[in-house]
Amino acid sequence: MLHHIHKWKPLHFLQKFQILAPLSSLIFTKPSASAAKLEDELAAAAAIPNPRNTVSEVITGLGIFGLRKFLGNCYFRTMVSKLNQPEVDLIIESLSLESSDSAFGFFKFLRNECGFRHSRISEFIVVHVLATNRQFQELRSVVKQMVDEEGPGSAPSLCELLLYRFRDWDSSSVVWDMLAFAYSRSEMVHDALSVLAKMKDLNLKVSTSTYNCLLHNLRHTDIMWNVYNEIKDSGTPESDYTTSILIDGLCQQSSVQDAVSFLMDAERTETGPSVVSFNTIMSRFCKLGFVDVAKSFFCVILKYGLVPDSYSYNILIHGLCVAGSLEEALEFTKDMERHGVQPDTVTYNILCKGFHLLGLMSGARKVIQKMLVKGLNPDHVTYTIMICGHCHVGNIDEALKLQKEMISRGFQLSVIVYSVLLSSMCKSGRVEGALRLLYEMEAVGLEPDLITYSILIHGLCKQGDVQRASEIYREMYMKRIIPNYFAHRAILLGLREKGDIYEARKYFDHLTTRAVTEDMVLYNIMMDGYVKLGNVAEAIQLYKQIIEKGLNPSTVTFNTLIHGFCKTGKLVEARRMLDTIELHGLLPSPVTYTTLMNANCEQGNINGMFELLQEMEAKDVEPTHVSYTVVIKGLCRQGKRWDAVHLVEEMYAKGLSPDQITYNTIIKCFCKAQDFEKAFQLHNEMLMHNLAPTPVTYNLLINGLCVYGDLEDADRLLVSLNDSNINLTKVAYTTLIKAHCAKGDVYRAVALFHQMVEKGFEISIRDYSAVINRLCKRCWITEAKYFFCMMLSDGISPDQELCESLRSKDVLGEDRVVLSHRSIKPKVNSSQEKAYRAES
DNA sequence: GTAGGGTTAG
Repeated sequence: MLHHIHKWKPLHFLQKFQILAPLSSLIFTKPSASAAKLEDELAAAAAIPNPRNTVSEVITGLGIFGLRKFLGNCYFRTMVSKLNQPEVDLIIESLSLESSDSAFGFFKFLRNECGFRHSRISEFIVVHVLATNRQFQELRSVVKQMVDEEGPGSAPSLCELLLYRFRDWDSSSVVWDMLAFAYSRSEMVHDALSVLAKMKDLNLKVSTSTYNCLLHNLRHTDIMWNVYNEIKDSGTPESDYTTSILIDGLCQQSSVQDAVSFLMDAERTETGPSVVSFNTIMSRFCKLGFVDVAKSFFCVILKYGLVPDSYSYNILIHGLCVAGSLEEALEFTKDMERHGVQPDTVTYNILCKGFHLLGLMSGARKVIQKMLVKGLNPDHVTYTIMICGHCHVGNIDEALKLQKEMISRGFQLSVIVYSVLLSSMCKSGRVEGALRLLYEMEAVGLEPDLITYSILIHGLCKQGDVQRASEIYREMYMKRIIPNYFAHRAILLGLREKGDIYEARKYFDHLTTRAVTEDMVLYNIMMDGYVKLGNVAEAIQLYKQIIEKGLNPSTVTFNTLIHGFCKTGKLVEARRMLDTIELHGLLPSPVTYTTLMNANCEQGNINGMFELLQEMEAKDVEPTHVSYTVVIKGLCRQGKRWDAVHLVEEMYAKGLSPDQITYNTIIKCFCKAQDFEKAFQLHNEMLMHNLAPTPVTYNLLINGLCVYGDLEDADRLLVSLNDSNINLTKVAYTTLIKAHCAKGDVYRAVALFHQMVEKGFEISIRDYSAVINRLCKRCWITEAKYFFCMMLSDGISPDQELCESLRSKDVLGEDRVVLSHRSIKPKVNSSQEKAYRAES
């Protein structure tokens, strides 16, 4: 009944429907009628039986904008929400004859504001209208959405629809071409090819850009050449991109040499090689790590009398940055400007990454400054680089700040950036924050993927929170994201970290006996668990199981066993294991040698340690910073502290970064040698290299001053550390307290003890007995008694050793009263303080 | 359709 509705004139059309007559008269005669009045009219209209047809007819007759103008979105939406797909198809078709704007406008309104799901017919109508009007951007977006929704394998049905419903429509060839392009763009190559086949049957022209896009997707395969032949046969003009894609394809399928000859084969084209083709070649060489070759091609561009464009410069700048030649990259950027090519956002992003790769985040910030001065704004790539850079150096708070800024500027973050943030939060133990980020990403409509979940599961497990890890595990399972070996490993690790070796073994047996996995890492985690508990026998049992099952152990498997043997002092067996590694066709790793070297060092066999170092170097196993730290420890044991210092310099020269343990080792040695000047200088060197000294560093310095230096200096150090809000552990206090007890300033000891308690450290019997034993040893009975009372009032009972110590000085004998008055907490009053001072 | 980002393990 509604066929050819579009031919009807609005007024005529409305008059046919009695019930809507008052409304139509309002619309046409009183444009300023009140909204309330219209609302009543509309309610009446909506109340009629089967109002849908009526409404659709009214809309069609009036034209969408006429009606929408009078009724406003709200009422309009009520009306159109009653429409079904065939009705909408009709309306859109009729509107398309009236004006393309109104058809597309109505289409968008329904889709975006009413959440209406259009039929493919409506979409194709709109697509044809847009094609006729040459609104290519909109055209592309509608076709893309359609193709993405339909998914792979949908081309035949869409082609059929086009063929039978839209055969004689204007712009049909543009629509077909766009369909092929969209399939190609969305990497549905087979669909794109099947559209092209139909187009060939219909004798429709394929555009160069569609061919190029397809070529690009097929550049890894032979089919690329079929498409290229088709381009030539059909007489479709080639563009610079066509050649450059072929060159890129040749690089991957064949060789760079073939690609170069193809490029240089200027006979092929009238214009000769293009800058675009040269850019492609340069990019390839850079990716292969041959920046120098890329540079020489840059010269060839100039030789040909061609002008390098921003791509040419950016490709080379990027190549240089990745190769670590930041300075040359910066120099080349200046060249770029000198030649009148302005560095763009991409250029600055590349430089940012160059700085970030060298760990120079301050440099990266300066690049952004410069970018802003030039009037260029950081884009989502800039933010991503900076966020990842900050995460990489462990500066998560800065990364989070940038993430907020990114959101506030309307940039969408990718799942990967969230994963980077999550991963670095987990690594620094901020799993709670990581979970918050997970909820946040879900709230902004990003779907966490397998990797995101695996990172979280690993983070939670590492903390021993297997419970919550399992919840996440279930959550991902519900979303049909199937956990892989990463999650299995993480959970096994979690159970082990929780200290529940039986539970871990149960899970391990469950995974390995079901034969779902032959993942050696699971064996390694399990074996390492046993070794850590000192149960080397069980680790060996598992190793036997590996061999019996015919599985292939990895170097880590052997390293774990070696570690076990070393730990139990069985260096001969450990050494034998090193040889077994090679029998299995594996190579020992730096960890293998470092473990053995460390064991030799611990046993005082420094020569053995050096022999291993030589063997390691002879076998081209590169020592790591840990290997060097072990050697430094060995040198320190021999008192060769200056050799140790030189070794640190050597590490820097080799590009190895000493860590806190390296410095702590060497600082300890200088303290022992009473060279505090050098010890503190090493501490400053740490700061210079952005290495935050650990509480151990400060404990070493304090202990050094206490034992080998000036106790007052140690006191002053503690005060200044506290003033600077530097994180200290209980050890810093107990060290000083013990020193004061031993050297007689019991008043200082008491004060420090109280300070330690105030800081909220949990005080153990060991801390009390350390103090009391020392006081007893020096016969400061009153003071020993004082601490003893404090301990009792703290609810701590003495152990046997402490009782003996007290009894030997007869402290217990006269103080049975105190034992029965545990709740009385002793207070130090000023007269007592004076007494302590007088005595000391 | 030639340039820039980027996540998980023992």
